Amino acid sequence: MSGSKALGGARRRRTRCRRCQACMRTECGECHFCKDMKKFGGPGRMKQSCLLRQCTAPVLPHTAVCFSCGEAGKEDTVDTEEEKFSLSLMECTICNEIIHPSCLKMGKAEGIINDEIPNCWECPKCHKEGKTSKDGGDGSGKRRMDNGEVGRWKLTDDPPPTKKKPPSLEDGGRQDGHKRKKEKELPQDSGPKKKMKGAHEKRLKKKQKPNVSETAESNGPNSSTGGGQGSGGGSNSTQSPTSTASQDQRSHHREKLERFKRMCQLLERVRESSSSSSSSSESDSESDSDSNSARERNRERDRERDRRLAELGFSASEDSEGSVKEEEEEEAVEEQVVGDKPRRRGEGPPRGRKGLTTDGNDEESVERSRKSTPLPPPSPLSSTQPPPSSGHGPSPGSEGFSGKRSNGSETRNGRTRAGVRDRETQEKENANNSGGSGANHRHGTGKGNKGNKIRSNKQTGSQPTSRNSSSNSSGGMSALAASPRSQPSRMAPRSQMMKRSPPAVPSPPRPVQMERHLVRPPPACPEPHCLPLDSGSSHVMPRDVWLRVFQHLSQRELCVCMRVCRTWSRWCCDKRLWTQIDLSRQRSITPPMLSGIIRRQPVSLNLGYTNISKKQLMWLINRLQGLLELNVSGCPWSSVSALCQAACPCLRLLDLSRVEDMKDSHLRELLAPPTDTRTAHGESRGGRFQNVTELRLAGLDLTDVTSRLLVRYLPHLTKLDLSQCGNITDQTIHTLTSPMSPLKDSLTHLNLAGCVKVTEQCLPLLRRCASLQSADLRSCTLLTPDVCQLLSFPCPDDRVLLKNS
DNA sequence: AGCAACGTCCCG
DNA sequence: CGGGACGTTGCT
Repeated sequence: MSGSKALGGARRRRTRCRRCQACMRTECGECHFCKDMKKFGGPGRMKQSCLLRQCTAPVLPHTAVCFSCGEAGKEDTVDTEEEKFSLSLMECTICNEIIHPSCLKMGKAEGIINDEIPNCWECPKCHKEGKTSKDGGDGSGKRRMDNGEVGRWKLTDDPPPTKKKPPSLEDGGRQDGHKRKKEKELPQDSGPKKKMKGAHEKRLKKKQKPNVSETAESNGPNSSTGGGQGSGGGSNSTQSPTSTASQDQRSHHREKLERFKRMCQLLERVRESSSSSSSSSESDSESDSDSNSARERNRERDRERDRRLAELGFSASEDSEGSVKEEEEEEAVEEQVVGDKPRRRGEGPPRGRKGLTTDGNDEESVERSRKSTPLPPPSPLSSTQPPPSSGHGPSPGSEGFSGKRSNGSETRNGRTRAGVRDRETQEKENANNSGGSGANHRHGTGKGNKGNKIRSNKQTGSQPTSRNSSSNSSGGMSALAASPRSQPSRMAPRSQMMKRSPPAVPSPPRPVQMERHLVRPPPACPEPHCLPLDSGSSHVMPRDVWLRVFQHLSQRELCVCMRVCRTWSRWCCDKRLWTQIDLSRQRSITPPMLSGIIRRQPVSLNLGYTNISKKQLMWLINRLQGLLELNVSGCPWSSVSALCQAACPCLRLLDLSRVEDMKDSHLRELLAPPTDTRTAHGESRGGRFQNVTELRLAGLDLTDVTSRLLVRYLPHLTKLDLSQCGNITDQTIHTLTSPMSPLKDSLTHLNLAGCVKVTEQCLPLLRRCASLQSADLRSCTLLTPDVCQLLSFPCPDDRVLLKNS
């Protein structure tokens, strides 16, 4: 900081780019840092970004201005790379000065650009004065290898475990790493990486980057690490013997660089970005991919995957895993496309689905994009790519698109890459949706669509119900990729039921995890009507025919089909194929499942005997405004109570059978109209479920009080199941069939089976029900068979009286 | 646009 | 751990 202060005074901290894969993610909620966050229930003391969201290409803040002319970066105003470079702000890793290369008197050519971090270089001045970064050079070699791992991850990862990953890194240096802080003093051995606190660090701050540059002799090529040192382990420490404070610092910076680098390698590819004399980052990084790094990468990838799976909650379930993986892969592909510019495409190989062709990619992006609300028109970028998608594809589509929110800020950020800008522009357009990258909570909160929840995207894709095995089968499909187009998105608006809590307030019960989950609404563009084949022609069977075929498949089978290709995936998502979704008895309801449900907008949803949480249910219900049937039987009241704050105007059937711990008071809470503003969703007068015609309360510990609630709040009830409600007496029947009860005319089916307190007295009462067609009185021990016989209804033929046995 | 309040998280 | 820079949103 000193450095910066010296310059401009204010500290110039870098901020996340919001475009890299990491930035586009949502907090995992599980890492050390997430757990510390207040929104995840932590104390908020660590104030660190989620491990999965650590930006790989931090950019200068929007407020950064040229030290010389005081203006911001202006690369946007020109077209050529050369000019862009001259007008963009560059931060020197040595003196920290931020300046327009064009504002330098000395030739900017002298500067050594660091490709790995946007707008970062060793300014000509410093370079000339011999302050080469390399000083740290040595450091360079040292760098990361020590852990052999990725710096960044490592660093962060460590914490969780405890403090560090002790063993590995240090060996050479010795481990004090963990305590790094304490000994700020000891320059010498302090672990290369972390510590540095040693004195002067400040000025050095960023220097490290140098490694990249050729300056760093050894490392030059692969800065990363080490290659040189070889394997890793702790090499650096070794060299550090002499290390002085400065060196430490350096190493620190270097470390940072390393982090970025690795991240780049792993998550994205390093951007080639322009210019730069020095190194070619990309090549470099790639190059280094010697076996070591390659291995590392793989490892990372695997880890990442595991992490994600875990997040998604899939890890546990058997087959689901496959699907998730696939999703991930897709995501990866998309991200590449999105996130960075085209360049990547070529290489993408490792991760994405193999088969994808360019089209495939596009499509992917499209797919992704659909999630966000109605997308704006294509847009600039799109030109090349398939229309719809491309437009947003990039940004929005990607999960992160959330990131783009804001204001002009983007402009600046984008500077590094031209292409990006367009994207950003779009993003802005889409801004609505974007909640903002997870940065602010607010977004998080309710607005479904908006929120951006990155991770959700991926999940979205996955289908809820399904849990099929095959993992990435996809391969071939890619060929099929078609131009997507799809249907309207509907969910946007809803969702907010959870109002955003007033800022300062201790935030009421805001959904924590789920709220951050972004669900891609159904594609905004029409679905393809035909199935493109590799040959370029279309399959003879058009969509309608395929849909007819799909209608004969089970949901599980549909899930399998969804893996076939993009087109099928979309077709199989047709709401008509998913009018009913049954997740009953699923061990756990995972975010991907929820997303999948939302995307399919079922008319009937069975969540019976699941462990769905209150937040999940609330989140879900508020995004299923068209739901007609809901089954939450066997779920705990603590979860079902979410319905007390929900609005289900269309709901016709509600199954609350055997809801754990549910009592009369709960039912009142559920049926009564919202009394306070918070829940008021419009339906105040008639009760929250006033349009429900079928209610199942089987097996609940309800009393006759319930009947009054039903009469009062469910005037249109036609089918009522009170079976196994041991405390129900004739009083209930009396209430339901009283002259004042609207139910006496509406009820057509009444189930009192197992209501052991019901007596023969109820029979005449039942006769008061003008429309009653059947009454199930089986297992009503106080009733005798003959009594049942006596019961007669106006239209005997239709009536059925079951009496038991 | 400018400001205040608040959330995020870089950087010491 | 936490100061405080930076970003976003809601108001005016």
